[in-house]
Amino acid sequence: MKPKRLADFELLMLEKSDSLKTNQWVYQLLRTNLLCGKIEPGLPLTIRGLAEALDVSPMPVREALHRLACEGAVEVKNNRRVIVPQMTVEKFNELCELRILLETHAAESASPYIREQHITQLQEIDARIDSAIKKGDSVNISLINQEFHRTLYSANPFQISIPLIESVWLQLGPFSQVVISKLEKTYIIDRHIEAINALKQRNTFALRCAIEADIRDGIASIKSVEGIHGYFKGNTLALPLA
Amino acid sequence: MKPKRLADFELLMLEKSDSLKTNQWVYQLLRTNLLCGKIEPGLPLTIRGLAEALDVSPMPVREALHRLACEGAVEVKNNRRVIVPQMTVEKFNELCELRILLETHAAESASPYIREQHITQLQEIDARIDSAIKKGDSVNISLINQEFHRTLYSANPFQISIPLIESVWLQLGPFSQVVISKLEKTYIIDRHIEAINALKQRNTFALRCAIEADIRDGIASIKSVEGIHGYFKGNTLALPLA
DNA sequence: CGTAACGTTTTGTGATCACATTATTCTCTC
DNA sequence: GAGAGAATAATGTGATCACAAAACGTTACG
Repeated sequence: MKPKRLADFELLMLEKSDSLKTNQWVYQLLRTNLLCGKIEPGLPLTIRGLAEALDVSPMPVREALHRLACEGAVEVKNNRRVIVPQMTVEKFNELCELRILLETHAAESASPYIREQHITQLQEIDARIDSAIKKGDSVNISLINQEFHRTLYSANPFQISIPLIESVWLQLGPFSQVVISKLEKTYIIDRHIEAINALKQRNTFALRCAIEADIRDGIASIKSVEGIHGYFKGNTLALPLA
Repeated sequence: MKPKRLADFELLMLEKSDSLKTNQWVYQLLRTNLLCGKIEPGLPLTIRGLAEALDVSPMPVREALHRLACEGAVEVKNNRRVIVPQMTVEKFNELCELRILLETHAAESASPYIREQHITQLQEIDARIDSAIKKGDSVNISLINQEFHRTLYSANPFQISIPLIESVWLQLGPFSQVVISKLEKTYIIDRHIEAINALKQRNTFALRCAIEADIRDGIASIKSVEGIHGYFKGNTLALPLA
């Protein structure tokens, strides 16, 4: 089997608004594609290759890749080759624990700052998630779900942990999306409603529980995928058979 | 009072070994100086200014600054000016909570991987800390203390949280060092010994407690500094009176 | 004397080039 | 035919230049 190249993948494009600097546009684009699993784990990324694919000079790509490396979204090997890291069982479990640790804390610390407007905003986002679920659009489910969590935690104007949480998401994203996309149908208990109710009642403990349950549900979905072991590194079925 | 400029500060230099790429050297140098409080919060950093001061081209400085920004060590304002962020009371408390949250978790997850060799290594580091304390060398106390924690957590070969923890350190560092340097003498309970004993006994709970106590001691030291409020942002005494 | 408007300087970003290092391909030898 | 070695191509890094935006200082006006 020939090794896949960058050219074999079609990236989903974001339109570049004029207010956005080129490097930020490239960063957002790569980030989104990674989170959606559009760029497979193990795929080597080159500055010039991406620059050509995106029709920009190598410089903004260089910066975007460095930033993604800093966030753990891509891995710089000793050969200074950049690849999308592959997942191991241990890394996966550790990342899941960190998600729960950081996000329950973030939810709790945001709780006192929640106003009525936040709640309506969260309800609106949750409605969009339901809509995406109906369409079976797993990419948007994931992206809007992140928006829900980010909005909740950001209610605390002094929230420091969001960059840390996003880093964990970036490390889990590519693997999760590749695996989730194999899932025929996913039955979802709406933990977001539980979280919103907890917010309405200002019940911080119930909020923690809802967030933790939401995250654990997601993990359970991933682990329920047939042949999940084959997607971890070090297995003979490390990559989908294509 | 004239605003301080970069030129008014003398950076502590690291010798540049040949194996080290220039950008990594610049990064390490700036990072160390930030952690030591050599670069004051509020100070604006410019690419060209640093490049001249370090006698390198602007390019490696650009990359190093971007990486530091990504880690939260410096802040990129809307004007795309880069400054060392100033501390607020809320940020400080949040960062302290994150330290405890992340580091107790990291210690616990490293615990099962601890071998005899790790313990002797930690003891050796602790001895160096004691030596630095005797000399009253607050910069090295801080740096070697970080080495102790990093070594402990790294015992877990699948440790993911170290970059997250280092990011928190980088955000606490400049402020803490500036404040700590005002402290005449610091009385330290050696929590590291407690941690090492807990490791020997494979007592994970005791380890958590020792690490948490160690961190809380550090926080208490900072809060014990006379006139601590003056060092937070938004106060009339935001910067030392020089 | 204070404030707004103008012109100058500084700064970050993006592009292009040069170079050292690493991959890849080709070729020669056994 | 297979493996080692050399030649070629590709890649990341660092340097320099051009440009637009922002900051700064000066000047003119109220």
